[in-house]
Amino acid sequence: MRNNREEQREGLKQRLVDAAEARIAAGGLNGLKARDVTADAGCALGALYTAFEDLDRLILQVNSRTLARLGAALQASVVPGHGPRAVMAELAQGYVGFALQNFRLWAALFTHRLPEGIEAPDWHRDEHAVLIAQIIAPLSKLRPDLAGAALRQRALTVFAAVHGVVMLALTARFVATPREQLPGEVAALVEAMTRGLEGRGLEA
Amino acid sequence: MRNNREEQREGLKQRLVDAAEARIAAGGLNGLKARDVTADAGCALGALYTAFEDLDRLILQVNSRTLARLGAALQASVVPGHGPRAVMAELAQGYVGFALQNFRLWAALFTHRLPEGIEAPDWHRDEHAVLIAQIIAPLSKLRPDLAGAALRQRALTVFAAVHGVVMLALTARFVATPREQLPGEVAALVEAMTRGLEGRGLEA
DNA sequence: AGAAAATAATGAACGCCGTTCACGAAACAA
DNA sequence: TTGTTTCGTGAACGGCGTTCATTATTTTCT
Repeated sequence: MRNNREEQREGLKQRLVDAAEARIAAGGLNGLKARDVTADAGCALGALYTAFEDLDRLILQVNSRTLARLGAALQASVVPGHGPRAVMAELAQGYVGFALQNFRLWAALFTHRLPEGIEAPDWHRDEHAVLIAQIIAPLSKLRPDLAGAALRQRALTVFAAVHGVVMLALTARFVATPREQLPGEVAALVEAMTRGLEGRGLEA
Repeated sequence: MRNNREEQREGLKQRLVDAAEARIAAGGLNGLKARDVTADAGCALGALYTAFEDLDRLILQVNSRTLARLGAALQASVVPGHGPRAVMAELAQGYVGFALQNFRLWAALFTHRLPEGIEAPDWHRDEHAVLIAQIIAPLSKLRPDLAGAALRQRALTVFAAVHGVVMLALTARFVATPREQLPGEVAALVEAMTRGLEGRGLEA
């Protein structure tokens, strides 16, 4: 016997995630169709629903991959030995670069919505930690008064601010920041934010 | 003759926008169905397509209304005579308040996407100016070196930063800011940003 | 006013899409 | 091998946005 069931099953899942990733990268989340991915993966339409609960769960797998790559990109963007404000700036630019170079997959992270009332599984929720993990250390240096949950919360706010600028620039239907100005605007925001954070507490 | 064509037509459009607005407010953008709105508006399914080009154009009308209300809410949130940093804080809190109290309609402003390649009409694009209109004056006081397009661009970045924090808190599927902490986090962000902006240039 | 022309409302039908399901094939257990 | 269980198949289902031949209504013309 050459193939046990487990291997076949994993192989199919793999091909489906590969195909879905390629489809999203090429045509965005809205361009992802069950009939297309299954055709690309070389299986019947119904096979998708033996491998995953539904199309949303397949997208979750793609987003999982993207988050892992994003985490690696952020890690690679910080220069060891630099001060907290420099690290913040590097992380922000790393984020901008990733979003620009992986636009549709990155956008899928934030535009995908599960049906109302259905929550993402815990293992996937936890993967989003990479978005703020690298921010915590430099932020802690800028704001030594923060720790634990409060520090993590503020790191999320810092991320959200940068993310908002990138998101609006790349997906807005109205007056948007031109792409070539995006790195500069993000830099200005991070500079202002970190400068404001740094000064805080000195005179109070 | 009691009804000319124009009046009938406007009446129908009005009822359709009303119905769509109510549906979105109740069930979100994804809960908006052509058959539901037309039933609510008391017309046949096909009538929607005599009044509007398609469902997207109807949503545009709803978003147009929401933007007008948002603009009014922002205007009402600034206290005359306050300094630039206070005004910025008031605008941000006004934005948070509007988003919380009009959650689904506010979310529709940013989650609605036209089919790939199709752009929103200019009149609707221009309506988004209310998002940054009030920011320009206080920002200009904090950064007298900025003017014209550069000033408007930076105002957009400031808005986007605040918006990002609100958006992620209210719509994220992962670790999100609890609603009761949202005003505080936004306040902290604005304080840091404005502090950083204010200090800028003094030592350079 | 009445007839003809223009326009709008109707709702059944179309095509697309996610999902399901009865069936046949394949892999395991004996 | 034979029986059993599990999986892959693709036609069919139900819901959706949109279209279109038809009907009803309003305007225009005489």
